[in-house]
Amino acid sequence: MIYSSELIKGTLKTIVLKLLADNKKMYGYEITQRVKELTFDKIQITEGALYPSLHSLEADGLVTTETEFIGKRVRKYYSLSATGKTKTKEKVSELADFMETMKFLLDIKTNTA
Amino acid sequence: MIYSSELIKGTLKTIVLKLLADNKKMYGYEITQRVKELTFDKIQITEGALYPSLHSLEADGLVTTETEFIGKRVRKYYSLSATGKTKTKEKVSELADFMETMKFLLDIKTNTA
DNA sequence: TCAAATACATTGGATTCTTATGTATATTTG
DNA sequence: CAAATATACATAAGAATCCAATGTATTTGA
Repeated sequence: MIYSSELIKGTLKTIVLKLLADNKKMYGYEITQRVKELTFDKIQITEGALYPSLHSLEADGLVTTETEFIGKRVRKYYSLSATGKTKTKEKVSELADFMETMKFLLDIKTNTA
Repeated sequence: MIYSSELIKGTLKTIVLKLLADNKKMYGYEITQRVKELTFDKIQITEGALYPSLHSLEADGLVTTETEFIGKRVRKYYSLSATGKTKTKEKVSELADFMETMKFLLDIKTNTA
């Protein structure tokens, strides 16, 4: 089962930011694979969604980039800026709050972690 | 605090369907007020978002409508069709699953209900 | 060797929401 | 009683965000 794509909307950037917060630096392809793996294939980030999203995070100054060459192939690493770290905490806690509200609204019982 | 609008995207129809499942029949304005009240003003559904959404649910055969007159004013009630009831269960459980996945992904601990 | 995987990126189109506007009736308050 | 606010529907233009498709190129593994 793969979630219908509407659900991803609005959470993609938060997912990416959180991953970067946990991993210091990651490159695009790595992010897609990590998410796929962590969610047991239920969330599959497409490249058409990810790259524009990363570029927009960079344009907003939330992430910085450094390019590396692996053989002849380019690899572009993304890291959180100071602003990005603050923003990540904000977005993660907003999403947590939103999920609590939705749980109440839909009367969903979540499992205890 | 009001959630940033990206978060609502993709969940609006599920919210509406769930409310209709619990309340048999509701009209548009009532839905906006109920959601506002249930979420302590944190989710405010705009009319520009709600009405097109309701119309699309009707076009897809998930809801049926009946018009009533309260004095001279029109009131349009929405109810779930049989298909709508099935679809509601699917969407609510998909959203519940998605929220579990997001909780894991973001390492968010939700409170026990 | 040749398919699959790795790795970047962009473009066109669909969907979905916001903001603004429009119309009209009903109720509350100064 | 006039004016503001609330009730109640609706649409249209524009922004944002994502998907599918496409493109380029290198590397790995069967």
